Amino acid sequence: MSKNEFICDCNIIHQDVVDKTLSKMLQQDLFNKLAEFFKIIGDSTRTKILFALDQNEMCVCDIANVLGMSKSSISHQLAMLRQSGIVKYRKEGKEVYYTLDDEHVKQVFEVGIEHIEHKEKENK
Amino acid sequence: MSKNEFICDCNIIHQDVVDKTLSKMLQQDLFNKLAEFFKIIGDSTRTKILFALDQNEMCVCDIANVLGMSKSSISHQLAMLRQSGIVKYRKEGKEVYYTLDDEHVKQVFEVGIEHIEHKEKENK
DNA sequence: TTGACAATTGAATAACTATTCAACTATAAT
DNA sequence: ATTATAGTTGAATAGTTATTCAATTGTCAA
Repeated sequence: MSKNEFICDCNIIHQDVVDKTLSKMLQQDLFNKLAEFFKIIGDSTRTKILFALDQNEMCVCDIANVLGMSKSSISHQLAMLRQSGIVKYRKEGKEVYYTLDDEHVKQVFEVGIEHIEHKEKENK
Repeated sequence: MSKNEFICDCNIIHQDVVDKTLSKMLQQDLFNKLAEFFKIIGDSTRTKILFALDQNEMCVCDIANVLGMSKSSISHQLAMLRQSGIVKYRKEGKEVYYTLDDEHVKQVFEVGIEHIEHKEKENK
């Protein structure tokens, strides 16, 4: 019984490549956080909210109107974005104003848009 | 009955901000594709696969061994990455070798890691 | 203090998705 | 030909998640 049967259901074909790659892999925890971050932006409602907030500080009703969605739905998503530290807010009377709290989101968007435009050119 | 009742369940509070933001919003379709792209990388299994492929060209068994997962599971995820044009492959005998097919993934990862490291510093 | 409205919240539902399992194809070696 | 292995695939399952609905909180104005 080889060592690998404990780990996965197939043999290592290139031991050197596997070892070399394993030595370069990051910590499990970092992959989880990285994936978590992308999952947050990986939803079109949240993508739109973030894009909108990149243009202007806005209250929940304004965002709901821009996206054509319910306040509740937007509020749930904003809670998610708050928790992951991507947006921040300030209260002013009855209203709550949201802004981007992360300079990286913009950069990530830019690369993402480049990717899409590049793929669209390829398919012509 | 205001125009907005058709669209969402609340009033526009700042008409100017809403109009200005609406005029800058991208096409629905682009938001969908953008979110789709991030959703693909927004899974720790796929993140690991992509990170591994960024180090070396690898066959399915090797990837399965590096991640400690089943061939089938990896193969399903690779199919997804293939479909979205993020990886490409070549056949050689019984084996199928995968490589990254997108120079943007690396860039996106880098910004993502920066984001996480930045957030971790904040929480100290 | 009462009514109106902004926003949040929890529960429920419906849709989606990652992994497993079993069956299958294709290639190579005996 | 037969056997073994690499890889793919479809169906099933279990877990997750976005939106809706209803109820609630907090603030302002009358």
